[in-house]
Amino acid sequence: MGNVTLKSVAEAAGVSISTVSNAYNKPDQLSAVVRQRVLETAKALGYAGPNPAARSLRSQRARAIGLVFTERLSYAFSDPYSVGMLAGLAEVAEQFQTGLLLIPLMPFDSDRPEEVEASAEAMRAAVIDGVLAYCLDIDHPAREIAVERGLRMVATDDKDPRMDGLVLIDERAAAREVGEYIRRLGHRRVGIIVDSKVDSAGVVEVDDVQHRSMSFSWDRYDGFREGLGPDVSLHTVAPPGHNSVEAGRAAGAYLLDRQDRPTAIIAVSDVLALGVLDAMRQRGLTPGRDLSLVGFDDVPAAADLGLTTVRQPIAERGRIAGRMLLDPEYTERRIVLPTELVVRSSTGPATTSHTR
Amino acid sequence: MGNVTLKSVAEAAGVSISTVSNAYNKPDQLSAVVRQRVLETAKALGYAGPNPAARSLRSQRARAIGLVFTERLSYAFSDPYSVGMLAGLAEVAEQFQTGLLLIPLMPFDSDRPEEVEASAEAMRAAVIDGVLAYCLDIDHPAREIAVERGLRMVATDDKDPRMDGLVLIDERAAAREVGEYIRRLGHRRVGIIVDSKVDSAGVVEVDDVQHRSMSFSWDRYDGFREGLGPDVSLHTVAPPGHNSVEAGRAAGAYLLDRQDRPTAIIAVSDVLALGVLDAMRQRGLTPGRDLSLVGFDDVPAAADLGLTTVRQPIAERGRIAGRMLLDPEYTERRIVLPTELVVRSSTGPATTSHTR
DNA sequence: CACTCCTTCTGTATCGTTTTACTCGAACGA
DNA sequence: TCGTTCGAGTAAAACGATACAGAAGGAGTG
Repeated sequence: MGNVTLKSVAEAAGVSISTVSNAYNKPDQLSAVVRQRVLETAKALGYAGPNPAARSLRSQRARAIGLVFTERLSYAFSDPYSVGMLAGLAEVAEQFQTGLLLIPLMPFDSDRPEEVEASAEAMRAAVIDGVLAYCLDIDHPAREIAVERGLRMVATDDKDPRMDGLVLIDERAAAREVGEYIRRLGHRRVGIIVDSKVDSAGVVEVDDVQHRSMSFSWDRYDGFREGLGPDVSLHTVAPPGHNSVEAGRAAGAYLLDRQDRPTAIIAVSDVLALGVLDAMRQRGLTPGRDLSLVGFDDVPAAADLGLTTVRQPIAERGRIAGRMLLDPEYTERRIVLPTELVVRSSTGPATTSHTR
Repeated sequence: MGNVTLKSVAEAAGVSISTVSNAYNKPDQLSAVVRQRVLETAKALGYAGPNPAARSLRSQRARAIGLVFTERLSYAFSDPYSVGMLAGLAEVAEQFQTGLLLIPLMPFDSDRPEEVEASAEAMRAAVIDGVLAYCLDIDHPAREIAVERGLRMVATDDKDPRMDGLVLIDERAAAREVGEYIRRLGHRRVGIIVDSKVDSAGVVEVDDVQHRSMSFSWDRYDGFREGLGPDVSLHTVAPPGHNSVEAGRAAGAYLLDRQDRPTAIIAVSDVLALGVLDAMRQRGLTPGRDLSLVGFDDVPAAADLGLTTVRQPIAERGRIAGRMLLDPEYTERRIVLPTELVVRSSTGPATTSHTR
């Protein structure tokens, strides 16, 4: 059944193989009447169009790009930031008639290196023209494989010089603005919640050195500190597990239940901040009055819940990444997108009641 | 650079092409020492492993399955139900070293048929062995194309006989249980929120006929009615837009603000119910006391927020679908998974205060 | 010693396209 | 009338692998 090929159609229609091929790919290369006949014969034979694998082989184009991430799929897609960026990417992919191949990999920091290697093989087997390394550990073997394969590679979350394209924001400057804002509000005891990717039993306190080695949001963290200035007492924690509301809730609970509760909390992502918001609600604390809270990203839920945050063009990040991968006319190789501090009701001035 | 092939490696290593191929695919067909030598030569030449497209062409296997859905990507992935099922599928796909290709299509009910056709072409171009039609309109041309291509096709949301596999739940029985439960609690004025997929300006009231033609959750709706019995006054509404918290909020607001507010609301999905929960919170209504609310699916957030709902094995649905597509030893072609009514705090007895 | 059986490796056909260069007649301009 | 150009179609060579049958050589067996 499935073995109807260009050849069978050609024979049935009484034309050459090339002509049938052209009927599909280059309609202007043959007369309308012949094309019509070819297409009808094809339909009659149940020909489903040129075999994609053969086409890829011959034309050296896969018409698909890979989407690699070292997260469980369920985590990756519960994150509204990821989903937003993906949506932007998908938009461009559709324009270019290009598929999106999910390539979930094991995270590098696993204690089973051979399994990581094995998972990286997915990068070898994928029929793709390029990859968006949307959340890929810097040392992951899959990177090396992509390079070996000569795949075009674009990243939105790191600065690996091997990348053929980078879509960034000025993390540091954006974070600095947050720090300055919180400082200006008078807060002098501030909690920071970072995304550690460490699988510990509970919330861990991190000092600079630890943090530098384990977190990928280092720039952001640095920016916060810079903006807050030297005389603010800082308390940085990392929740167990991944970037999620749940993790944010845990970290929030931890900070809120300390005896020297901070007067402001900054989270490296909105998703984490959403969790803190939850923890506050459980404790009857009003955001902006009892405690100031800032997130990062401006995901849709942030607006709904009045979360002060840094807006970044999430979908646009995906769109540009897609263009870098697919549009030959798009030659820019490093884009830094603008951000904007969006002040909502979750932040407010530090009051005297704070200094109990 | 990229044109290192099996042949070049074979020449460099002084063996035949077949041997190099075997070194990658059938390690037991050649001696360890030769294999070692071949692999080293390959690495030295920068050979990235067998070209996936060529391999697919020759072996007639793509090592990838398609994931088709007629939703915007961002909608599809904001839905925790989808994400859960996808996670299950991804698990199996990983076991079988198989990629997951996203194939977003335009919904069929669009008023631009030629664009729908064009989007369906993605189904032709995809290098895949099979598809999971996870949310695909029954009349969509992409179905026809999949059949033409002879692709193995599995569905989790419809009963199309053309499918090679179906993973279902007994929608009707599960919904009936919900209806009976609500009835038993004494509720006699009930609102139902269905997912209409219709793009109207606001919430629309639907009668049976309309609903039957536009919604895909017909079985579920029928079950609710059946369980509720004939003497319950029903009020069915469909929010604009897709299955989302936002839509649920709108529908909830609509029902809550009627003068004859129902004493119980049933939503065809948890996501919609979550929106209703929000609408209730805004109005200071306590779930389970002021109004009873039931969802469907038992997504993670349902447990957090105490939502009474129908539990179905979401990830398992994906896993089984994956096995149907990939595991030749799995011969079952139609699976009906069990469901369970999970009673939480969002439901309670109808009180006299309800009959104002 | 002749026979079969393994193990290990090789040669060749084939998968289904796209691409490149080429043929062939008709139309065209001078 | 004679090139020349043009449109429409064709032939054959890739593209880079895998499958399958078979060959060479040594080991086991009666």
